[in-house]
Amino acid sequence: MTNNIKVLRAIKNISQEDLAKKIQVSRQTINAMEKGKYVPSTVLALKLAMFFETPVESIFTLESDD
Amino acid sequence: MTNNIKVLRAIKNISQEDLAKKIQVSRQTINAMEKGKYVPSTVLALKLAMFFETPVESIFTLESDD
DNA sequence: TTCAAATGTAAAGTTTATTTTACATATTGA
DNA sequence: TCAATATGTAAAATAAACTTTACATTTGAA
Repeated sequence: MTNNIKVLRAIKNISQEDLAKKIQVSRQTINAMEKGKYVPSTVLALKLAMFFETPVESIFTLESDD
Repeated sequence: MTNNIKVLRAIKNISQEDLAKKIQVSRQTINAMEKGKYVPSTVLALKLAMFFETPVESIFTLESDD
């Protein structure tokens, strides 16, 4: 699975740290997520979708190996 | 977070076991998810959304304590 | 250039998702 | 009723998410 959190963050001009605070996770969680180091929970995905005002499907994309 | 997988499953008339096979998880994962026993991964949410041909947001709903 | 803010990363620890096995109960059709 | 299928659940084990701390590197503005 891939995501475009980094781009969405750039559009909203918000740092990893501030985003982390907004959705109540650690900064490292945001960083690791952007780097594709792990698959976030659905709660996290929904919170990001709410924050960025966009569907979950426009943030996260399944890949063939998922 | 809540979900309406049970309803969607009823509409499509598919058993927990068959759904589990379709999205490649164990039947217990489907059962526990329906029962709200844990929060699935985003990969799982996206697979369910694809299978049920509906947005992730229409399957899962954040609650105040999320 | 210099300082501060932002980002990348890593290791250790905790919590939680998911699997496997197993069994009990419920439901439904013949 | 009987048998098959579906569902609920539980315990133990494993994998993975997420946190905390800590430090190094990058970037951008003054």
